[in-house]
Amino acid sequence: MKPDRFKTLISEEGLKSTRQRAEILDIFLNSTGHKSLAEIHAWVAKMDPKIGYTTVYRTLKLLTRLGLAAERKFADGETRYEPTHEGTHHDHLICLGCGKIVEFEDDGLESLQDRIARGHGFKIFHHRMELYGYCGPCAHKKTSHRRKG
Amino acid sequence: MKPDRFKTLISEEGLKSTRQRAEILDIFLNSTGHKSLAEIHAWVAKMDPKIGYTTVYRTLKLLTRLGLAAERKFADGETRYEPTHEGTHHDHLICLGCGKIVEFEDDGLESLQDRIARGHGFKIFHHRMELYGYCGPCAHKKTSHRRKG
DNA sequence: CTCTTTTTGAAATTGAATTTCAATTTCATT
DNA sequence: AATGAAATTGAAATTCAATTTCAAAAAGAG
Ligand SMILES: [Mn+2]
Ligand SMILES: [Mn+2]
Ligand SMILES: [Zn+2]
Ligand SMILES: [Zn+2]
Repeated sequence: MKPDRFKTLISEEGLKSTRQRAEILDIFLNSTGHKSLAEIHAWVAKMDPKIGYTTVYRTLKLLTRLGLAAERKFADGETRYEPTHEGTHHDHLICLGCGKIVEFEDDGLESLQDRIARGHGFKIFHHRMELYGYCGPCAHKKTSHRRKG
Repeated sequence: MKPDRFKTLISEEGLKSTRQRAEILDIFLNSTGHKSLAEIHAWVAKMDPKIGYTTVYRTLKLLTRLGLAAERKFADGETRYEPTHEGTHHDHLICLGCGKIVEFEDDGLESLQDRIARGHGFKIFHHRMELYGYCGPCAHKKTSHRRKG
């Protein structure tokens, strides 16, 4: 995201454009993955050690409100954030062995969810769907260990 | 569950059969819904005010390990427990208006999840799937309020 | 009953999430 | 550029569920 677009967005919200917000936004939007606040703060602090954890916390909340970040709570309980990509949506496959997270999109799944919800008279706004298991390599390791003993 | 069956189960685990465990089990298994520890403790304390929160906590963890309880973490963050029913599985529809939780089972959904996971080389052990939206009555209330202003 | 082990429950601890508040910064206005 | 109200920052404090600690009580094997 261009600095100007960010300033506009911030200003439209009646907020002020600060160095901290710009830095956090820049680092966060250019990152990938699902990071905890501690991880994001560590990254940000590398660039600018003066930026406090609290500011990172508040800025990520802000970005979530603006639709630029998505807050995720997987089974480990710690809140994680990932940058969003306009109008897209995905769910997650999570490896219980190595922690790898694979993203997937499945229109059939989405429409099936809608159908189920409608069947119960619900109108759905969002959902949470995570599949926990073992990725190829981890499943393989588990199997070979079992054979040996 | 019969008291004898419980004693057997407990004994097989090398654990001791206590009044507290029996009471908590009895109350919990005869309840329905998705209760927080505080709620379960409140119920248990009505029968026997001497039973401590910690014991309820530990007993619910135990029941979860034995497969008699399921631990759920919905969006509000607080851990909830529900009694399980042998070999069944269900997911949840949650109303953002009134908090109502509706359970559903959908074989098509389950097999679709497996198919998606296989497609990414994963072997799934469990999943989490919650649909958040508005139930019939709540959706209706929202609409009529909007019309009025 | 006796002894050893487990369990209990109150209190303490943990750790992430959130709030507080004084100092600092932004920015609209002069 | 200076002013000043309002927003922001960041360290510290607080919150609150989850978990651990530990001394006293209870279970149950022998
Ligand atoms: Mn993702
Ligand atoms: Mn349920
Ligand atoms: Zn793996
Ligand atoms: Zn409702």
